[in-house]
Amino acid sequence: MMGSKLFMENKKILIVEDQDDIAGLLKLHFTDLGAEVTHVPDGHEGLRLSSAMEWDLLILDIQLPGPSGLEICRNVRRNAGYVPILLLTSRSSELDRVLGLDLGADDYVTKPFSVMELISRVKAIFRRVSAMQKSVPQTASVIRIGSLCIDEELHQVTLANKVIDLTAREFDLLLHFANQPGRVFRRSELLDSVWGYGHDGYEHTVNSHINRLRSKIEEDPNNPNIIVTVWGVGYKLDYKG
Amino acid sequence: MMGSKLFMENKKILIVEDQDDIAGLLKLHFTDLGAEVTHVPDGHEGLRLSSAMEWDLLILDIQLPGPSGLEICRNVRRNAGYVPILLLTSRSSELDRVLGLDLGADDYVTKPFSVMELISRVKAIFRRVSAMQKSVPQTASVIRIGSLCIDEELHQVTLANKVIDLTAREFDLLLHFANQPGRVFRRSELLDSVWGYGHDGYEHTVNSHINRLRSKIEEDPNNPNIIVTVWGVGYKLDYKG
DNA sequence: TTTTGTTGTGAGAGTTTCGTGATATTTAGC
DNA sequence: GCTAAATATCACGAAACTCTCACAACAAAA
Repeated sequence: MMGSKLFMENKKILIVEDQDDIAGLLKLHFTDLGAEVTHVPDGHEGLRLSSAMEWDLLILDIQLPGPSGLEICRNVRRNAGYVPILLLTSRSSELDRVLGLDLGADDYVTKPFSVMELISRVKAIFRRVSAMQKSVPQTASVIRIGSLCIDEELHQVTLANKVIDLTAREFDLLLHFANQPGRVFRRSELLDSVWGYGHDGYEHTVNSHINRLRSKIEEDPNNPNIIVTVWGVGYKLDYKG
Repeated sequence: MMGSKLFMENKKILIVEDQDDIAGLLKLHFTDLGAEVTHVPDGHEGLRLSSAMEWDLLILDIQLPGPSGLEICRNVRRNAGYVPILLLTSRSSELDRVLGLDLGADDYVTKPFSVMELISRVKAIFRRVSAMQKSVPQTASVIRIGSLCIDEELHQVTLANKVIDLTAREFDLLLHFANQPGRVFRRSELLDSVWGYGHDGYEHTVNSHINRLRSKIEEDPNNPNIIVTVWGVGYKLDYKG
């Protein structure tokens, strides 16, 4: 349990939500946790404010009068630096659309939600952000390499906007490559990093997984374009786009 | 331009190793790269010296007379600040490996190793350390000599911005030259350093590889401009730019 | 329980690289 | 020039490495 509410202290949060009851509820709770909350009820104001100031978190309803939450999200991602974004959706059918569009929101919550749940999601986002800022390697929640798109939280990979179904290992493996694109990893390194350094197993196990991974993500698995073999060394993710 | 042996300049290295031939080999090479090397052949001395002075790197054999390399490692990690530690072992025992990494060693090399490989590992450790200390900026693992560009992490060589496709041996060979540009290596040295000190084979094997390497990187392989023959001695990398 | 899916390993085919011998060419010293 | 030694070149079989596929062990879901 995170005993303190320090994680929310002085965070600047923008809520764009047209239903006043929901907005009020959120404002109440986040203010209570020490945040500075601003609320606007429509897309025009949301769009303007989201880029007019620096925010620690945006909470955007998708259905809004004026520009939708999705448009605000897209705009922010295109023009601003990284800002955590949490989307609110009414139906789960909407959620599907959001996932398909892959706008790079940090999380999604479907109404109706419990405030507890929403707060824990926000907490998770802040945790990730601060971890991200402290650690060295590039770690956005969504990694894009060419038409390949890896969402770490959603544990989902899309290629040319089509969702690719990967197993846990395959996902971890791909993610590991994507975290340092271009860098060559020898099989032993992969066993250490992806399987865990205490793991004992054969190096050629890696081959099999690479093989399976390729059959799912490569256009022509016989001429890999994404995960490339470096003879006598290992594999790397090729990132020419 | 980064005279690439700078990374080792004035580093204080302690080698604790009971096999004199190996210790000698390491001392020779690291001294050559500009480091100050101290060698002790047993665990007692190693334990004493490791905490008596400040070191930039400890190279510890696991099997030693007296306290083992693992014990020294444990002791250093418990009592001293952070010091990079690299372990050597004869067996490829998984147990030692895991133990070593658990104790906080930075890397691990199994005998017999090629000096090339070991130096690469050390370089990687130093790179990690300096990246850690400077927080964000990732130091590149790139050696540039004229229009030749060798990226160790990507395992990629470019010449005049064109990617050159080298085999693993060719890459190691070129890298070895590039680590000490201008210095002449006799064939026996190259066999020791690139192929591994335990390797037995014909010296003229080196010729073949040089030949193949030249055909890939030289503009006119008949008049080599990069890897130059030193008659009666060996080869060197010429770096006039 | 059965069913389904994932994962590690085995074995053989396929591919690339390596080391070597044979031979040609160059160099240094005469 | 001539010779002997050193180096360059090249082709080939062996060795090393990678790919592919199938299967059994195992775990998760129905």
